Amino acid sequence: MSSKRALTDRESALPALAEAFREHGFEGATLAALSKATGLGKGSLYNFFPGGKEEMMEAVLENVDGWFVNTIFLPLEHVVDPAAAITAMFDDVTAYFRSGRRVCIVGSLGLNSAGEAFSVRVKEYFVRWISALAHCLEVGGAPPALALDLSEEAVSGIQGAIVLARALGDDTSFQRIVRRLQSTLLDAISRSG
Amino acid sequence: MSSKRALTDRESALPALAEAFREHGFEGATLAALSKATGLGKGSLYNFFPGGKEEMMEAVLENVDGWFVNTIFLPLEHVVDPAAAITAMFDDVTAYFRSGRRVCIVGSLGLNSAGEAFSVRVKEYFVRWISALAHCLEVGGAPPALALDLSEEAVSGIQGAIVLARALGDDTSFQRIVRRLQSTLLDAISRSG
DNA sequence: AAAAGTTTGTACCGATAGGTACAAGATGGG
DNA sequence: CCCATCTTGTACCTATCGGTACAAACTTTT
Repeated sequence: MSSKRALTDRESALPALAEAFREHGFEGATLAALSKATGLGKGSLYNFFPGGKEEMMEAVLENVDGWFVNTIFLPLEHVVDPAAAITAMFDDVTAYFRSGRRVCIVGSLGLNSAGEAFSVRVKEYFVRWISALAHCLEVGGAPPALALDLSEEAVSGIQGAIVLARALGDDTSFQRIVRRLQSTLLDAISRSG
Repeated sequence: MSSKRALTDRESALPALAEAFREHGFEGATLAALSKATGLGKGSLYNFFPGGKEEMMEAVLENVDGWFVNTIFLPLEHVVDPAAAITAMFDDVTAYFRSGRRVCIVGSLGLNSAGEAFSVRVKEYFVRWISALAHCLEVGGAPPALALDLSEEAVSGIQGAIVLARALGDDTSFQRIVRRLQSTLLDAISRSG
């Protein structure tokens, strides 16, 4: 009953939608831009996303969140080797954000009033990231209070590095900042573990 | 010939314009919103800013830049007491960004394509902030390479703290992060000076 | 290959976007 | 007090916005 397969389906349009939202922001991403980015006509977009732009963004956020849960959060939450997990996290994040050339769609949504409709999801994304990382540091032997502080600093620092790298048009600043954040975290666990 | 004084002039409309641009972003700030924020009709706005939204944003950026130059950059560049200057910088910045509730209009412009028209100004803002802070750290005795790295980290960290505080709807995270950045910088100069 | 269902382009909708025109009102110099 | 200048609200313009309607084209099932 449900196994209809089309040339394109909803899921496979999400990466292109995400890229368009990242590049133009929620308000700035016009239906024309979304149509061009996905290669789908308006009719198709509204067929897959009857709720319009808002449903598209919701789906994109769910998709992005899924990626982070699987690639970043779960490994931190079920960590066995904290140092390796932290290194992997920074590697994955650096690749994902293309060394800061690629905007964090979740972070940028929180900045202006257009993103208020998604504020719960935005908040939960950061809360989970920070607490997953803090858990990992605790497993590595860091005291809970320090672990939480350092996690907050690292997640926040990554967002800042994206802002700065975009502003300067320079990947290397992202890489320097992220490398230092990584060292700080590794220091905290090697000092206690 | 020039000393005509009106009920309102261009300059005094800038804070309200800035606030509207911060809240809605460049694309999201409609003329209706800008008109409401300033209390000026469309006619007045286009009288003061014939170039439309773009000229308004340009004027806002110049205004913001002026504030940062006077309050933040110049004191760092002509520093005599590095520790005091750094403390003052963090105090002023925390007040200016309202502990992260207020978005950095320069940083947010760099994030989406709407801000490309202002990319030179955005870049120069961050370059000057970082180099002014690095100079201050060097005066405090920090080695040049370290001074530059730490400055980059601090400026980037402030931007990240804004993103995180907005996303979490929580000022305290901003304050914790900024306090730690401040300690890091003060450590670097007390260790060498 | 006909039927049933999906996907898609096109045309269209009202609303609103940014911007212009301009006459009426306010202001200050002489 | 009057005139030149500046300021302002209103009306209006075109383009485009997000969204809808729907018939044509395409898949898939049978």
